[in-house]
Amino acid sequence: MTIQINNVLTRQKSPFTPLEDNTVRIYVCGVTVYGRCHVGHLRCYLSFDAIVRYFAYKGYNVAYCRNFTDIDDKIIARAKEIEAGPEGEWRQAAAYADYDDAQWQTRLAEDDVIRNRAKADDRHLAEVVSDYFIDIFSNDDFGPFDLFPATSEPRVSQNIPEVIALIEQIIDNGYGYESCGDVYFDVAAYHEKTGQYGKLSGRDFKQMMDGARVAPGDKKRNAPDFALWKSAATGDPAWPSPWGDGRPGWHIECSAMSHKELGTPFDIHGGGKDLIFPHHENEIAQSEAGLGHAFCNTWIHNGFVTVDGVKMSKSLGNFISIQEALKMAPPEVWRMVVLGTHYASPIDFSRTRKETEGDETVRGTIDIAFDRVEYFYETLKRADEAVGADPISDDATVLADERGQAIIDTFEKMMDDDFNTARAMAVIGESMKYVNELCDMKAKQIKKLDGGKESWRRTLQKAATDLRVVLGALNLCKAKPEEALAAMRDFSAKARGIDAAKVEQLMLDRAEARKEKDWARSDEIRDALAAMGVELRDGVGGSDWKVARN
RNA sequence: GGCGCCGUCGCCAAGUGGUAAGGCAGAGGUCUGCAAAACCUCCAUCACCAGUUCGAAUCUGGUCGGCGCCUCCA
Repeated sequence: MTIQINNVLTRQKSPFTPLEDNTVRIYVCGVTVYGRCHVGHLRCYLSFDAIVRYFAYKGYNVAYCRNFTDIDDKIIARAKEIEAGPEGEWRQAAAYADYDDAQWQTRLAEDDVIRNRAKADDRHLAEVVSDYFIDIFSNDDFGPFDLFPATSEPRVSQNIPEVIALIEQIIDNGYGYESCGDVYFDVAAYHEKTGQYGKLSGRDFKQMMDGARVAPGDKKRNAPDFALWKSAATGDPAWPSPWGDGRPGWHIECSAMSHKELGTPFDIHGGGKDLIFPHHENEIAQSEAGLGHAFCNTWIHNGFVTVDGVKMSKSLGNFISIQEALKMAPPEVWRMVVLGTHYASPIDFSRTRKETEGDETVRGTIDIAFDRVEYFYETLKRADEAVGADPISDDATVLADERGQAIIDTFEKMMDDDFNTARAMAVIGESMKYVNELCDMKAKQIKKLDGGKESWRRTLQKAATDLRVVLGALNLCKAKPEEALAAMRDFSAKARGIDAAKVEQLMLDRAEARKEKDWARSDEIRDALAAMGVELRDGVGGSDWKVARN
């Protein structure tokens, strides 16, 4: 089956065919590195990670380019704040109004590090700012998530000649003009010639022209025009160009770097929904104006992470940083959170809470996903144990049940339909249920099965193997179940301050009591453990414990 | 104001013309010393109104409500 993708550009779901052989060339707009990443960025990277991994799973070669925008007004602004120091007036800005002491402490410590590095290496502060946050991005923030490796991670600062060359082409083709050291894209000229401006975002060019006026003193001809090159103010990072010292405008870097890294036209361009306008609209316009041919075939955009229904963003200050996120749940759980929703839909972030009316507890997205990952691992563990190490007789067949036989086919069917990871997770869950059903069977029931115990084992073996294939395709549940479960228990125990040694001791006491059928004592210990937040599971091979989630 | 998206069971969330996936919570059951876990069963006609159609959650128009973009933004 071919993959169907909902293309934002055509507003249609259509079959995907690569432009070149068996290679998928995909570009995802990366971050502007002026600060730490939040869960919204995480969602973006994990959503596209699933998409890219699925292409690889289907046998495509993947050329995956993820850029860093490391030249930008915000980076310069941050550099200026650092330069002004902790007593600077910038601290009064509205953006910092909600900062608490801890946030200030982190922020100022970070500023110190950057300031000292710049001094030691004699580099421009802005340059050190972006370096610093690229490092944070790659190691602290996304290191733990084991993302599919990008084929290239270009940075604007290392592609200035390409940027300048593209701007020159745009000017040569009559779609750009210089104005007092700046260069602007002439949207009107472009639209008159091609009628293409607004095709991605569905905006009407005429209305855009009517709707906005050029402010007096503005260097642009028309309001929709945007900067390709910005002349440098004193002290700003700057590069020489035919129009004087300056830096690339926003948008142009993605055009230049995608063209260089992937070639144009390429297959897929992605990013957050908020980039559709103006970023991606402008990217298409300037690319096609400069290159003289199509830029990219398929455009896909991920939905936002919202908090209480409102978009999570740096400017609103309602974001959860990735560092905070990692304290709430391990990386794999976050992956589960993201995969539980279709990439284009919003994910409303919520934590377990008590309903205001009544005392009912509503479980949050994170906790539910945590349990789900545990359930998957527990099921795989049961299946492994049931199959055992002994060889299975050759004539054993897989039992006739779709849930066991069609795991891979069903998974692919779901994923082929616009990467519907939510449905994929649902069918995986159904198969997990089936595995548990088989594992729950008594010897007598197993004997009655068509093919008896050997078929039962064969079926479980196949199901476990296939489940690992499809989960692995999305980079889930790759660890050994026992290890993953132990790590998750440790994580929860630590978060709740549970003393594992003490729990183990109480478990031993209880085992003793149970042996003597002292149920009162046994239950007493269970209650004590419950009060600590520990849940017991008595099994045939002894008791186990886990941290209660609520 | 312009453009766009959304409104599906108490909560989360799939589903773009063929008669409502899945998860959480809840109820009942199997199992268990009792529990827990696991499994089984039950639990919605899709904001509202009017159309198109043999047939609509899915298409059209309108109403109400929410959100996003239009300035930086994953």
